[in-house]
Amino acid sequence: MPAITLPDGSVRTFDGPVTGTTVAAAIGPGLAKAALAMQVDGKVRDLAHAIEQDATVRFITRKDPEALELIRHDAAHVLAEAVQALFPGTQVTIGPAIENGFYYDFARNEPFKPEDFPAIEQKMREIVARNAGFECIVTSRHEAMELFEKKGEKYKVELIRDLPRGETITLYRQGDWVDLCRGPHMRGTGDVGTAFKLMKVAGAYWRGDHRNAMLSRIYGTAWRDQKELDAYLHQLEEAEKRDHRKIGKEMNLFHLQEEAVGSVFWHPKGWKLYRTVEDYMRRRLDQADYLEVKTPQLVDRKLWIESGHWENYRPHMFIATVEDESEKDRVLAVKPMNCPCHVQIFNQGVRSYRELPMRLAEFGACHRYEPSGALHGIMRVRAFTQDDAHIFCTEDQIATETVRFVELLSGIYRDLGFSDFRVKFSDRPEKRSGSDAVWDQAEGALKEACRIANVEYVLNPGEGAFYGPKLEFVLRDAIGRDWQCGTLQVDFVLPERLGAEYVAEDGSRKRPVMLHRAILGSFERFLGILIEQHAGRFPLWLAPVQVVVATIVSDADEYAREAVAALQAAGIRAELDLRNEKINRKVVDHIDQRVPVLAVVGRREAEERALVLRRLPGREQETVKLAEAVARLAAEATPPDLRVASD
RNA sequence: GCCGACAUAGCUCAGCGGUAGAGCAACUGAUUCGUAAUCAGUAGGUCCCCGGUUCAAAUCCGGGUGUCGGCACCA
Repeated sequence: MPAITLPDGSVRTFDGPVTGTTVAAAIGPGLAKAALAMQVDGKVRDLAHAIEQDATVRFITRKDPEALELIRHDAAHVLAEAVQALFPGTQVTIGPAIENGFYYDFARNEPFKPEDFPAIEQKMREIVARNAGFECIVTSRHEAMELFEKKGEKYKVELIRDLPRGETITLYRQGDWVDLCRGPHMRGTGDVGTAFKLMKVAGAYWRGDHRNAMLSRIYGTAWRDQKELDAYLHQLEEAEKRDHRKIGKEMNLFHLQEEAVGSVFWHPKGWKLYRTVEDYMRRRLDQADYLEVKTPQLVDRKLWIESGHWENYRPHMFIATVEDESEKDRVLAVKPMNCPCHVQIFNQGVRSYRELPMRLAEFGACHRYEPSGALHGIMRVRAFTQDDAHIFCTEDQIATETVRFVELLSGIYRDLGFSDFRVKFSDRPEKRSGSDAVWDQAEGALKEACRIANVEYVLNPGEGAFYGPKLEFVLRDAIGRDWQCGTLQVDFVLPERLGAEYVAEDGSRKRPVMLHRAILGSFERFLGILIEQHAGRFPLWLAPVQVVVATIVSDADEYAREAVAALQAAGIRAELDLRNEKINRKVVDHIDQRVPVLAVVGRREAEERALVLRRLPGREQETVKLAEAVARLAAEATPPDLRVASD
């Protein structure tokens, strides 16, 4: 006699086990028609699922957030059926719903091509139109193995074999097509609707392991209706427009070329942007009691052997040698990190506990041989500069330093236009240095510090550095990809390996703890994200060109020169546009170049010693006396850390 | 690194066996104009590289390199 509690609090009782379909029908024909699935005591279930005991039930209709995931998961099944119908001999593997869509991985000798999409989509539409019901079949391990064995589906057989003993094995049937699946599903393939689209093909390793076979993955997107699909596709187009690679070219900020793969050629305007951020960071670090240092690019492998990098990362390091016979045994590595060098500075002389925490900072240029497939614009490169620092401190100081760091990082992110970021906590990886006891200590200290600093994180198991656990501060790019920028890593291992010590209060020698930390991460990556975040339209203080003074007639040239000089004298990055073009044209060009402020001068302004200011790409304009314009723009162009509080 | 796609003028792209094209940018000239592209003219190319097929290759085939999308990697 199950009693079903509905979201409005009402309770309905039934004589025996009931399916969601029956309950929905009992509530009303509207709901019976709209219900796609249900949530029983918080778990999403098929409508055909029998409820045997008292439960709280909520029906899921197309409007509910859960519907999207169901649509996408069902779409993956429809895709798989379509592919097997069109390409006999293709084996199915897995096909989950993901953010914005779904994918399905197939095993086939010949990978799929985008040209195959129209036919597959057509077949999918047929399957949706046929609207076969999803039927859940509970089966035994043995039967399931036999079924897929007979079909020649060796991946499915492997999946079943690896399912934990005692797990219920369910199959879902849609017409004649059957897949191993945990569910839940909607009523039938018709519920998928037609607002789906196949997006791209990609290779993907079976079970995500590069030692396994490469499968052919088809990605698709699916939505509740055409309008949502169109909106999503439009959003993708918009995102493409803010791609840093595109904007970098359009604004002439940087370029990349074959002769220096993975290294950025910064152009004057791009370098101005870089320098503006670097200067800002340097001031923030000074204020936060960091000591800036500079360490060598080329360091003997001896040091990397001691630090453990040689053992763990040698294939990723660039090696430099010279031809001179007397140097033939010397192998230098281009530094992939700064930490061992910073320890060398710490190790000079005898350190006292009074010097701790000692925060050594460096804008350190590092090189890493990244796999070719990993390279991405300026966000993933082989030559990059970290805003790196190592805090040498006592164990007791970890918490306070973490709090200080998180505060510094949040303030800087806010100034640069990021109020939103996510934090991941990565704990011990398989390949690591240091004993378990040391790792327990390091992870414990970092967790405790997070608690005190009030940092909410998601756990990222097994992803720590080889020398310690880390916090990762993650920002999202225009295309929706996440990038690690800031990081804080607790390290008990390197100080030990490199023999760092200080004299404690009681005169004994102790090991400091090392906190590796970066805020931007690498300038290259961060600037890439910064470009995308602002779509190239930077706040005035960051813009590489802040103001362009543009003339209407050549009679105003001389005054325009004077105006630019006055702006530049006030520290404003101003340029002059005296081209023999109409003002309309100049407006368009500077909008294209994402110049924040256009100052127009004609005869009138020259006479009145004024500027007509226009905020691009806006249309509003305002006439301001030259002296006042300079003062106002200079104030606005002041980096946030140098502004005097006006209120 | 793996799977797939792509590489033509400074940029965006067309051409896909038969003398390399367009728009924009550049340059020259005219025009001096009041806020979202003034007009006319000129110049500009080892069609990514190396091989092969062919009477003939930007185009077809093979091999490199790079870029892009994923996967794997990311100290």
